[in-house]
Amino acid sequence: MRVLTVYRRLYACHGPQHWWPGDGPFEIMVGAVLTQNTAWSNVERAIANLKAAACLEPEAIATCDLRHLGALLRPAGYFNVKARRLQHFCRWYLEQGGYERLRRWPTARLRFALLGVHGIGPETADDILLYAFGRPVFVVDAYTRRLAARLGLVAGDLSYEALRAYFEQALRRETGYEDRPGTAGRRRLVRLYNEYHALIVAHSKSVCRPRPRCSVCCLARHCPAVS
DNA sequence: ACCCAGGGTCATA
DNA sequence: TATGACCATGGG
Repeated sequence: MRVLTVYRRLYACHGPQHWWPGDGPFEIMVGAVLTQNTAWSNVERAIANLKAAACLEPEAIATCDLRHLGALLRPAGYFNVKARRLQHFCRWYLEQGGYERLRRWPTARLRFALLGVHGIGPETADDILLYAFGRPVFVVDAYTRRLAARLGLVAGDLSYEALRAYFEQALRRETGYEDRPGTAGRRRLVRLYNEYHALIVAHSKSVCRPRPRCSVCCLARHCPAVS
């Protein structure tokens, strides 16, 4: 089955997802860290706490007392870990000159630098690249791996990088969009990767219904036909 | 009382 | 390099 076909079916079933849920690049980056292995509803509470404490800014987080920051992040779980990770990230972010500087970096350099920040792994880095910086990077998560494996597109033990390369190459080939800076093809790829990842998450969290149903409906997490 | 969630790091073999 | 432990809250 073509990867683009899967996308069309997911879109037909679930519609546009309007990701990333959040206001502005920095809030998106914060959300990307906070949502690590955590339900988004919990992240929303933590972000609300940060806003209410006037602490949803890089300077505030970078200089904040870790105990205080942890208290604000408590609803998101792993709050001690995430307080340290957020602070590491914000200090790095400010050292590099913030968004206006980082947005000038080529994608490969930006990705490599993000992966060097303590607490930023492949998925968090790619969330940031795609949703905060608008780069054509396909985000892989546990849902993506399970979906691709169950459809028989790839082996189940493929590495993160291999899976990302698979989706990016397949989608570039099947759409014919070219990935060159400043081109319409680049922007289309960004929109496609954005919506695709969001749809995989939405689909995986959805419950399989008799009607209406999409052609990949039996791959939802809670579908009785799968487990 | 379970299980899981839009991961990542670290210690161990 | 490949597992396992650990982090922790909130909803089903």
